[in-house]
Amino acid sequence: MAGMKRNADPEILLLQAAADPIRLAILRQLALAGPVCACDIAGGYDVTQPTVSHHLRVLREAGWIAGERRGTWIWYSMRPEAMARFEAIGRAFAPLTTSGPPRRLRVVQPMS
Amino acid sequence: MAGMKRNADPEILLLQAAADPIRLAILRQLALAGPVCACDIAGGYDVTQPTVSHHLRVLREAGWIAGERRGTWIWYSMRPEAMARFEAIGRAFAPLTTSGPPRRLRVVQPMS
DNA sequence: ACGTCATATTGATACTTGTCTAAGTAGACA
DNA sequence: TGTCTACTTAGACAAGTATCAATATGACGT
Repeated sequence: MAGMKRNADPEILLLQAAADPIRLAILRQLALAGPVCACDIAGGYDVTQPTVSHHLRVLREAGWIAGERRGTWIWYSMRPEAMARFEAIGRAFAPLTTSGPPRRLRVVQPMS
Repeated sequence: MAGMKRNADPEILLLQAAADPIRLAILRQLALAGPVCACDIAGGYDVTQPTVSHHLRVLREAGWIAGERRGTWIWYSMRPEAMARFEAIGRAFAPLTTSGPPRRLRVVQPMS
């Protein structure tokens, strides 16, 4: 029973998919540039094409992106629902500090 | 050179720390209940106490939480900067559609 | 049908991570 | 000095994952 990741939870899937340097960069590229051809994604990183393809699959299965085949190549784009889900997680972290009436925080210093 | 995670990036560290079921639950527990004794965290999950201690260390090193020793036991609390950094990542995903300070959204609905 | 281009899948390998048990550290109190 | 209690650290193991080279698939043009 070691090394279990049991990521059936869609939220964990979403966070884990974003928690990789290349995948986070791909997400930002898509957020900035709208639908992007997979060839333009694969060319921009220091890994081979199959590796980028693997990362795109992880992002797709997590719900982050969608791919639409157009002729020979495939256009990937971000799914707004995923962004909304991500932001909902962040909002839930700070139920007291986010948008709303001014509320007092208690700040604690880090250990060592 | 396979399996490299090279998480020198603080943002990746932050996301990776949150991308685990137990750690996400701990973060939510801290967000809801304010400073919590480590013993009250360890009791709530189906893993051994050293495992929870390991997760707390990951969260601490990612900047998510801070622990303050008080006598025999240690009180953990969320660090607001971490929540802000997390939300900044989400906001960057959707530079036009996100919430935040009073900002008129580009909405598809007709105005009333 | 054939060749080429764009992308996905397979199989292998090395690194990473979540978990445990067992042992170590540190404070409180007698 | 002890002995509690609350946590951390060390070492080991299994499952996960990021990567590559090689191969497959799928669409277009000839």
